[in-house]
Amino acid sequence: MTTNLNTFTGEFSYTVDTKGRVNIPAKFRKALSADNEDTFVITRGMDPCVWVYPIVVWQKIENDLKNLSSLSAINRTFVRNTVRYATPLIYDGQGRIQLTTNLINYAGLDKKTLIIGMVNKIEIWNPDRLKEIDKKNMKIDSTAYDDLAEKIII
Amino acid sequence: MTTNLNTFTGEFSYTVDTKGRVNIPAKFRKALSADNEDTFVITRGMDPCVWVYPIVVWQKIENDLKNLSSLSAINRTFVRNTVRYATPLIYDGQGRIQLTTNLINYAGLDKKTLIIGMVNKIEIWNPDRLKEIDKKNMKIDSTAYDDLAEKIII
DNA sequence: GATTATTACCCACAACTACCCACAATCTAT
DNA sequence: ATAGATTGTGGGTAGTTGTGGGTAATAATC
Repeated sequence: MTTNLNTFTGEFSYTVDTKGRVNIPAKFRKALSADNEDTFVITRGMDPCVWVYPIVVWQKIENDLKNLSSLSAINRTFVRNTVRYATPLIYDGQGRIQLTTNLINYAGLDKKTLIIGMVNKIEIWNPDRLKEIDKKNMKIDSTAYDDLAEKIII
Repeated sequence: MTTNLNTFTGEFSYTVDTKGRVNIPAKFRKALSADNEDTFVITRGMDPCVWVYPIVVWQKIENDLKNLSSLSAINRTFVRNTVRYATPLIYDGQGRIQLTTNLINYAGLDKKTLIIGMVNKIEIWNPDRLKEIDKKNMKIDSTAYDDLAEKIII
């Protein structure tokens, strides 16, 4: 085994077809551990993109949510917002997942998409949006970025 | 054993063929420790060249990235930009790796390339670009260069 | 209940990739 | 110096992958 299971890297250009389907890159499908049974969970990203988790990774998040007390209003809000856009999906025979219209609108997807491995999850972007966000964040916080680079890049 | 494992030094001229493949110098392949299972990770360098890591070295970077919280926007940007151009590759029966078009364009590779050992990673350069960059950097920072030399060269 | 819209599964095909073999140039060892 | 192995470079082919569309089953709407 060469690549780590449930670890995703690299960037791929794909298209959302008229039915709202996108291909999951073959490399990412191969990186899925068997216990996922070909299933991902798609949900809103913290940036305006779609986040795609292997279901076993998502289940860990769900578990943590279960342990939050429902007595606190902010806990309830957090659980609600985390879960409400999440949908588990099995990819079809051609390796595609069917996106929900809700998430397509949220991420502003339209034909051309960028699919990016984010180590333990996957992001689906409208390429134009990504460019904007990227520029904006770098402008705000470029020294923090450099600090991270210094710490992590070998 | 003469060479240190996962330690690369020296410079070699190779060609990128029409399919985008380059040879990894035999010396570098022999320097790969067995736990890499003949696998490198290629990604964008901080200079306009391709960086090639032994996969076990790269996995250390991935691990650090996993531990960054996704709550901070700059963390997400950093993870994305670090990982999006990274691809793990096993070299083929002739000792070559298949470069991605993205990285070929980024490094401006075209036929003749210079492959340079950088101790814990490998760089693949367009020879002309390297010459430019080198000249530019030396002009800017030649005293800093001398300071380093004084500290490190025995 | 009839009609329409949506989803799930199937097939088709062009483009690309991985794997194989070939060969010339270089190195190694006797 | 010569034979044999290794190394760098090129190309062919079979299989995979991304993309589109068709049809039947299911759900939604009136």
